[in-house]
Amino acid sequence: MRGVPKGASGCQRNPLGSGKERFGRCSRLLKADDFKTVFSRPRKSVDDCFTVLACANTQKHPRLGLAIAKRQVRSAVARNRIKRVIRESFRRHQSLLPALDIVVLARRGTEAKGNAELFRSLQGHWSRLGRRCAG
RNA sequence: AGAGUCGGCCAGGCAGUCGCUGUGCCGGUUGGCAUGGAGGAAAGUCCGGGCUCCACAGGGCAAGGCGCCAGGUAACGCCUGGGGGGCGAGAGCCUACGGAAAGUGCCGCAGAAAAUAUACCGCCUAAGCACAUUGGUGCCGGUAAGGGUGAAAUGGUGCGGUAAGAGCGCACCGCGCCGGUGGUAACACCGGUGGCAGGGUAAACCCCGCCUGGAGCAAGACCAAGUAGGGGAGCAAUGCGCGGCCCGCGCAGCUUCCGGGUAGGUUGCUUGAGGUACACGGUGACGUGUAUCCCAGAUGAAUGACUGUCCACGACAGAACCCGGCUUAUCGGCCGGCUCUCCAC
Repeated sequence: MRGVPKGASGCQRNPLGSGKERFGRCSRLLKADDFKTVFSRPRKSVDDCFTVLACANTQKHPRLGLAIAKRQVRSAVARNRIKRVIRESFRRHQSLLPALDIVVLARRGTEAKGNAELFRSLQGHWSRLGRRCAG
């Protein structure tokens, strides 16, 4: 384990292999380069809660990255809440998604929304991206 | 019982399902099991330290902070106890609380005058001069008691004194000085004595005393792999750095010789001025001893989501090297000390 990056240990495996809804390190975007590629040629899905960017990756499974800016969401508690909701929703729905790298950005109004509303919004984003990127 | 005041504590609970992450054990791997997983402010970054690197040869000038006394502490601008002053009926609360006869500045409006004093309305006419000569009138003057202005007007009250007045004199209070007593001290009390010296402002400059190197975990250390970074010697001038400036010192530049570094990862990274219990010392902050416990350590960043249920219907708010404080935000609830008022006995 010495000298080997933490995230590289299990990333060859498919996180859906066990059939459970897991969300380990290899289901996340870890490097700045990963984010750059998504930002450079994204497919967008926007509503008044989130802006969701996605592009196809070389893995066998989707990966998630979060970009909740301090500018958009001032309170640290609110930022944590939004991130947790996004991860939870991704975890639940990742089996339905193709092999995409996804970046979720917060919008100015995100802080005011309740958890249920955020979950509803995210569900819409997942199905939209799934349909668009599959074909 | 009500009102108030001070101090301390808690920060939704329980159950189920699905997750994230640290550690330990098992396992060939996927993984499994066990166990730990935000706060009283984690916040603001306002002080003080530890830790790390740089500068550590010092000097001068600046700059900043602090400011009743004693203690506590690693240290502090913090805390505790005490003193002075102010507020409150009281418990209690507030206090930037050294120096204004070292110097400089400022003091709006009003007011005569805001500081080497001065005289608006007033008061007086004793002494001197002139006129009249019966009281008187004017000049030369005296005075600051009274009025008025102001936040503030050259001690306060009373008696004497006087032409009217004035620390001019006296008593008490205040102020300064001296001595004594108590107290570690700040200071308090008592006695004597002096004479009216002197406005306020030092979170205005300033003076006095004390304190202060610079940067910060993206500090710094280590590891693996390619493209020119490091060390030694010589050289004139320029730039940069050592918090600022002047010395002073160092580095960069050019020539020459010798050997190897930044993007990623590991570490620093949580055992500590540590918590809990008891005993002892101390008015207290706190200290000492013994026993016992290990109590977040992420790094695109964990500590959660959903459902059910109960109630008082859940505020402010999220660790990022670590501690000690301060300040600010906060739905509500609980406990205790003390004070005042009312009722009953």
